[in-house]
Amino acid sequence: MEEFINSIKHAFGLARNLELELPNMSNQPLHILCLSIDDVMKAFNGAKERLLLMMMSQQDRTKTASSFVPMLSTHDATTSMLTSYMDHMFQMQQLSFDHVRALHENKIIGGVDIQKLSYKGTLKIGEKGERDVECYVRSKSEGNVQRIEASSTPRPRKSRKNDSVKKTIMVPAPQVGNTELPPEDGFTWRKYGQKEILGSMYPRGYYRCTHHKLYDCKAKKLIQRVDHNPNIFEVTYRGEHTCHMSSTAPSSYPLLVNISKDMTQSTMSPHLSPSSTSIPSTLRGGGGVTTNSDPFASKYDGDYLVADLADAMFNWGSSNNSIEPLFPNSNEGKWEQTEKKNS
DNA sequence: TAGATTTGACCTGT
DNA sequence: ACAGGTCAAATCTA
Repeated sequence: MEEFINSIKHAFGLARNLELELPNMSNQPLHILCLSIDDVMKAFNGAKERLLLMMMSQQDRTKTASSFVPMLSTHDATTSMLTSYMDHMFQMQQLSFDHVRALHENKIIGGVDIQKLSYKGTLKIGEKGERDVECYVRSKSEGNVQRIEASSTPRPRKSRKNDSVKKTIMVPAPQVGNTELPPEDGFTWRKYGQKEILGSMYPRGYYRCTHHKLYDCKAKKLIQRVDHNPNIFEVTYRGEHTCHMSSTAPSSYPLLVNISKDMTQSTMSPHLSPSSTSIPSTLRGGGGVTTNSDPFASKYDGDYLVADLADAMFNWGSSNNSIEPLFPNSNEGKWEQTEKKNS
């Protein structure tokens, strides 16, 4: 284990050095950057190989020594957690490298907002797929309930079979600022649903690319807190972003480095919404947009990802191998579980 | 007013 | 039949 800790520390050290050099990268030859990236990736690969060897040796031991099972199962959980983090690290590195590449190819210097394009028009009943049910709506101006006869034509059916690439990563939640915010990844997403998932403590949020209408972008993502550690989000990506392929697209690459500048949207929890207490749930709509009073107070300021994960890993190495110390500074009191629906 | 979220109902795959 | 994914009206906020 000590060998692994040392190798992962070495890898994080290289990654930190690379991060520190990022502001100067646009002035340096590209092959220098490539070499640095190679070094970091080799270091992480080496650490991961050690981890895999540890996992394999643990599996061997479980076959022969049943008395070690309780200890090993805890260890396995921790080790698999660590593997998830390693995968996340690789992904974050790749995104950061994409950003550096963008700096070079597009001459973009950080601080560029991903432009939000607008589209007009709202959907009306019957405009897109009518339902074979009676619809009750409340008039916004008069406040009374109105019944609308809907057509018996069912909503057009489309196959939900999705063969697109699906990728799941673990992402740490912000530790300061608005911890209710889902993890940012540089793209702009619009929430289109939320579901309670059987056997899970936390609801799953469904997001699609903001530009899905304008550019027919198929990218979607699902976000859910991990049951045993609400400080971690499980993020599943589906489909690929096609919005950036358009010549009028808002951005070619997600801009991670200055991501905090884009964090103006936040989610309003149902229990915090004033309207949720005054309107019957059967008639309630919802929503709204709130703005951070200080968007720069977010934990996403600066390059928190590598640094914080490195700290978490170091603390893990010096702890009792339990999962909790991965985020020793987390403010767990800020987390609130969404109420379960009755249905 | 536009664009965002909320949330119950509907759709679809297993 | 059930669980999970999506739709869309209502509503909120800048």
